[in-house]
Amino acid sequence: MMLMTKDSPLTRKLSAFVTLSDVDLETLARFHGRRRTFLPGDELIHEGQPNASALILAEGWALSYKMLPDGERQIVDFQIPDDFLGLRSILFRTADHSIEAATRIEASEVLASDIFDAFAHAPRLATAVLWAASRDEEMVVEHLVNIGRRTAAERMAHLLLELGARLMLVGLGDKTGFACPLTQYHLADALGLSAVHVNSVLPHLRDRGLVTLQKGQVTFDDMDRLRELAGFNTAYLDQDGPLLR
Amino acid sequence: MMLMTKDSPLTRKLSAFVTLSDVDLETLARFHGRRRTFLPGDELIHEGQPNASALILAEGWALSYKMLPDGERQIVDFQIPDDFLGLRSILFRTADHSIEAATRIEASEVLASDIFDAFAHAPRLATAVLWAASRDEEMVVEHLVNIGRRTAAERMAHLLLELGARLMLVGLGDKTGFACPLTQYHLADALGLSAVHVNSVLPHLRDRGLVTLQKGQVTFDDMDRLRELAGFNTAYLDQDGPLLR
DNA sequence: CGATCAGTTGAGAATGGTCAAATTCGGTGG
DNA sequence: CCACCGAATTTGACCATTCTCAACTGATCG
Repeated sequence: MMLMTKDSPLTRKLSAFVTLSDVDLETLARFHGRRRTFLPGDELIHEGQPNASALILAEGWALSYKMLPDGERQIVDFQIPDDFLGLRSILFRTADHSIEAATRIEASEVLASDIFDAFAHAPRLATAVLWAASRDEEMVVEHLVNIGRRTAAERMAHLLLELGARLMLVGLGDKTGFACPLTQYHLADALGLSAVHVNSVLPHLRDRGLVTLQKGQVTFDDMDRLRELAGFNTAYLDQDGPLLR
Repeated sequence: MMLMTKDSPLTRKLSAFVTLSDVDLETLARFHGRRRTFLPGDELIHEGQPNASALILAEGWALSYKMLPDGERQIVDFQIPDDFLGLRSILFRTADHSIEAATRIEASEVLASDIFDAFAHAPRLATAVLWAASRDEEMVVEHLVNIGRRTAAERMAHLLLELGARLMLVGLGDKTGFACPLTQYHLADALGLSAVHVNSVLPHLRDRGLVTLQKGQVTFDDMDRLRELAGFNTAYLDQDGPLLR
């Protein structure tokens, strides 16, 4: 157990959306965030699990997914440091999806009671949380568009660009690329493709001089053309600073 | 302009998630919900539009979608009576998607200021709104899984079952079927298919004795087998009554 | 030094797309 | 009531993207 400070991951996350008052910050500071560690492949949250708690990722990558009866998996989103994860699983009685560690993970727990408590005492926090949730939803929507209406190469380009943009926001990547711990199976399950086809699309993108993915490193060889291919627009990721002052 | 009563659509919507106190109800009652009418094809909200307001659908069907640069459209979700629509467009500076009327629509407007105001004075309302948003997100997630990992026939079966289940909750359908104003183009754009293929999949489902869609009427001929085909699980739609008492 | 996992590659098959044309249906105006 | 218009649906031929299956390579790890 450790006491969160004003610089806790949760505070940083929510400050991006709303300017928090001192009361807000004090309420946040009272949250007790138990620090937890997970290993690659560990399940942080299991679909159907009752009373799951939420987490804020401090280090590592996770993936949220759903399984189908026939054993197929659809990855809904990847989580990177500073991401809020499992919010829906505390709002619903049981978790509606699973979350698994892709790498070793450090995360701090956020109890459901803390969230509800914050709502009662610090309304701006409520707005901020709603905001964070809405931004997550927007990312799922963009993912839906990606899978529904783009070709394999375009989907891949879009996913890599999105991950790059998100990682840049938290200082884990730059215009040239980022370290990527995902396997081609992860990419396939996220993009609604087979692993075999992912493997044929990646060399294709590399040969065209657009992106390279090897040895866990994504390199943007020509981001402009890659964006054009993917129809990538960052608008849905822009944080633009707090809206409520 | 009309004053909302305790039986307003918004009140009914939020009561499903949280037991509202008298203060909550009074706050809601102070909302001024301007009643608006739209005709088929009208845009209720346009992607990029600043300061859009939210709406609660009282009558008719709408569809939220995104356009791609090449003119393709991906429908993200359909909205039916009692659905909250455009919540994200009031939280973000500009709307991140468009919403169009599929039929003639009656809706009451919800101003952004009303929402934020409610958060400050009635914390339970904030929780309820967060809840409603999360349930919407869960539907988008299920849609993503549908498109990412199911065949055309399975997708169609799943979509029709979901619409049926949602319409049943608001008394607009029963186990035998429902009235459906959507065209095959709508279905195609929602399912990530071509209209031609939609047209080949529908007779297939009918011939197998599962569902029939004609003349704007969906008839479930064998819901059990249809559910099995679609891998349809209602869990994500269950409201289960208010969680916070 | 097997064993396992990630990545590659190739052949053949299938699902679903595109293009183009015909047909049905619901109005609408004469 | 009927002719006509546009929209929605239906059909067929052909094509492309992506899948499945299967085998093989290479790295990593106990």
